[in-house]
Amino acid sequence: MRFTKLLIPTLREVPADAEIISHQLMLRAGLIRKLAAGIYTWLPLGLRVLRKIENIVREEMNRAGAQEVLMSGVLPAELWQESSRWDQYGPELLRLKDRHERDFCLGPTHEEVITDLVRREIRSYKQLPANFYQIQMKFRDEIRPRFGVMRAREFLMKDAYSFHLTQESLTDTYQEMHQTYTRIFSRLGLRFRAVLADTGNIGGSGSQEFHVLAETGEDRIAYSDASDYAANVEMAEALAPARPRPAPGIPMGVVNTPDVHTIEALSVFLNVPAEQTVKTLIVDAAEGGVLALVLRGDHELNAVKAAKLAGVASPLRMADPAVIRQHVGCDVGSIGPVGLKCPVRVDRAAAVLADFVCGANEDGKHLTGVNWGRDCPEPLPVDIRNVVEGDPSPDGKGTLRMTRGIEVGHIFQLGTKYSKAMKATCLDEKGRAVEMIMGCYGIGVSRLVAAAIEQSHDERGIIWPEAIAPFTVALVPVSMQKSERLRLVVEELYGRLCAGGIEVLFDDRQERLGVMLNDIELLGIPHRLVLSDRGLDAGTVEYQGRRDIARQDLPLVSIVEYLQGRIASAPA
RNA sequence: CGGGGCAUGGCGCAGUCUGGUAGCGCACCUGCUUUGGGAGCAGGGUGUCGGGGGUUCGAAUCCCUCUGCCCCGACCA
Repeated sequence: MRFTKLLIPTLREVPADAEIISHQLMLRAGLIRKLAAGIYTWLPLGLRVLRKIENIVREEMNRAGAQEVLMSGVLPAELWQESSRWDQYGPELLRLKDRHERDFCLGPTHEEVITDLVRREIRSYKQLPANFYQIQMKFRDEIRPRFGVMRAREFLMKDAYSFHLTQESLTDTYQEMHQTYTRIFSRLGLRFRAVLADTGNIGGSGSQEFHVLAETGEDRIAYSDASDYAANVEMAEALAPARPRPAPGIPMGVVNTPDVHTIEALSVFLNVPAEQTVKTLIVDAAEGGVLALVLRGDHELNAVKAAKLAGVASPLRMADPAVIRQHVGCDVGSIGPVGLKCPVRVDRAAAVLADFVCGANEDGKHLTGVNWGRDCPEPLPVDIRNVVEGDPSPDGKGTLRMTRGIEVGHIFQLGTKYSKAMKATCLDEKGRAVEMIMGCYGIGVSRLVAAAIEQSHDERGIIWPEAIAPFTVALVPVSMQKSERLRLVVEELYGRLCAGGIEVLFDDRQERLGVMLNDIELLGIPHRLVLSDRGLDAGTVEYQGRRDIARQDLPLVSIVEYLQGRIASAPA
């Protein structure tokens, strides 16, 4: 297409309210414009990217045997009341009334609608398994939309829902979706990882998130350097240390530690490594009172794990300082496991320490040479800390590394939560009505655009993976308006490229070269051809890939074939 | 929802404290020159200073109020 026929409003300056790089670049490259908080208009170039992603998703879902449907964005309240989510979902569900004062909501997800469809239309086990998907705009009234389309209120999502007679069938489809997602993200040209996810309160046996790896990602991911184990840091199990606890070596002693309230200060003050200290956190117990959690000094409490411990209030709440003083007799910063009257839970790593340092439960004092069993009760080791880089991988293979990711996909074994609530049954071989077992599978299509940019850009702009670039080749003539000869050649080449099935953006603007080159780089077009009178004299055209450092002059006559070869051989 | 901040031309901002009739850069339009990395000169247009109310001879500026937006915390594709 011709540049002058498209609205591509590039910006030189960074818009003031764009915080992260993908948001800035999407605005600067003219992909999107904001309409309201968390709501965006997709301009021609941005829409081309969105459509490319959508098509790859569609192809792979179809290949996996899923059927495409399209459900309404406006949903009647009755269905949501049936699943109890009308009351459970909270303000994120945007509710509205029609002219008859009937309640509706904007669909943030479509379990209810698809379950309603299936219970009406599917009668027999012979129609199962079935997997329905749609690519459609969702609306979630996020508390705080930010980062452009990364966390928008309205966003494009591929959501799929599968129905099964048996758990085995669900497992099969779940695994097929896992493979399908792997194919999709590979084809999109992204570096990604499937990670174990918290199934949350929805329950269900299996759930994995797909994350695009990027330093700017919001989620911390731990992965093994020797296997494909990966998990959210919140989810990753910290294994018990393999080495046994050493025998006590020194007697317990009291030291004065005025104004020492942190592990860091303690470590410096007593000149002991943080790994040889222990910190004690007092949290609210489930049924009144408090409970102590003990961690190695250099470790961080994992609130998700801790909240799951029996006796601990969920969600986790740190005890009020006044309550701590009442139970322990000192301030936060001087607490220790020796002589505590409340129940104590000890992290696995803290439980194998000997001769450690901890608070004395008296302001301004700490204990040294403390040992479990001798100075305080033998601990019951639990896993309540975040894993750290270098921990052994929970699957027993390799050690953990850390990275950051952007969640772009989620696959989930739902079970019968919705089919039970909404009485979605079908008849089995014996003519009995059974609740169908469900799975659901989401991909954040619009978020993928931002994620791809977060993962792939430089100081000049976006660097699109070829599969989702709005155009594959940019055609840039130097002062075409001055040279009729050049204009004719460029027009002819433009025709040849299009005829060769290449998506080409022809920069026919009457701009200086520098302006055109800067824009093309900002837009992130993978391949660029510059044509000039000078090159014409030599029969060459200048080629440069978006990631290339150097330009090269190539014969004009064979340039289309050259590009076709180059595009075909590019990593998918 | 709590805490902080912003709202002045298409974009980025100054002007607000100390009231006197709106300005800079970029962009845009016209002409000439220029043309291998965001050109130069000349000319031009662009604003209900977020809305409403008040104080005042006079309000972008002071006061009240409403709205929108951004940033920091708990959720999610």
